[in-house]
Amino acid sequence: MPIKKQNKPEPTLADPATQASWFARVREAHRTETTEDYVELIADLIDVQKEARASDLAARLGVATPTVSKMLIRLQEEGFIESQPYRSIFLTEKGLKLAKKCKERHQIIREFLVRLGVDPEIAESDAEGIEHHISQHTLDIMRAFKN
Amino acid sequence: MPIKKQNKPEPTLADPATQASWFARVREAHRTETTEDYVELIADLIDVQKEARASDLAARLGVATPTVSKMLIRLQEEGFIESQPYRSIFLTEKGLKLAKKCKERHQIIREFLVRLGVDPEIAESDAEGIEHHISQHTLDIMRAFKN
DNA sequence: AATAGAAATTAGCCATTGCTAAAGTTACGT
DNA sequence: ACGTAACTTTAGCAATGGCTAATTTCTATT
Repeated sequence: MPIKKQNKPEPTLADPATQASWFARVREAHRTETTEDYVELIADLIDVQKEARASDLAARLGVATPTVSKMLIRLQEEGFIESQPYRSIFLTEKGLKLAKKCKERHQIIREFLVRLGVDPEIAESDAEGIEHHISQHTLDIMRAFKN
Repeated sequence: MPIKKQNKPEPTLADPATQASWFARVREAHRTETTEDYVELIADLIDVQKEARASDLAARLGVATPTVSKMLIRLQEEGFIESQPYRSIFLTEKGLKLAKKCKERHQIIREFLVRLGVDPEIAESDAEGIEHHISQHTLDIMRAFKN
């Protein structure tokens, strides 16, 4: 029973398939965000500490080291990192490229929120959550936003 | 080999425990967002169609009906919904309260993005992803944002 | 150079949230 | 009222990303 228009302020629901596509996009983002978080963090650690080790990743991600070990295997299989067992971690070209993209996106969002008036610490925390769910279109608008 | 200071304009990393707390918050959001998505959608369906059925939820979430069945058991155990087997779904007081909160938050974000200049369809899609990751503080600022 | 401690990996577990196939239940049309 | 179609549930499986305990490897100190 599709209703064209209503006088009541009821929000007419979107088309089911359209709505499903939104949720599918969120689920897709969930599959990629672990990769992005790891790669971004590895890049930061290499920048600042010259080296990224599994224990640093574990401490900063708030997970146990075996969780990191397992994930690093996956990242290596997918070609984002290279590492020898028991040695520190390096980004491949592919990993570097992804890290760069993620860091830029992260920074755009954080700075946008701060310009909007959000407390910098909260902006940082919020950015961590939302960065994987922002479209390029919205990101472009955030980048250009002034005052 | 920890290095004390550098002259390069490297962004100094946050404290590991602080950073870990950001990621922990994101993981916590992931645990709650399924609940929120279901409850919000059930509320919308009841508003517009007078009734929320599992097959509608499945179509609109883009998942198979057994996935919905299983989740509804959890939501019932957690006191968000009530339903008899093979019948439609009702929200409890607790579920209604959560749905109200989520719908308001969703709307604030969507309308904020639109005021910012984001295309309404993209705003809707982005809002679906980020609504579970926005702090109350940022939400307050978005609500107050004009032009 | 030996060894103790730190770090990384392996093994094996659990919870969540997807799925398909099959079985059960409801409801509708003739 | 009965049979079929639509809907829901059950059963069982897979992938992801957590964990602890135990083992292996590296490293640094003496």
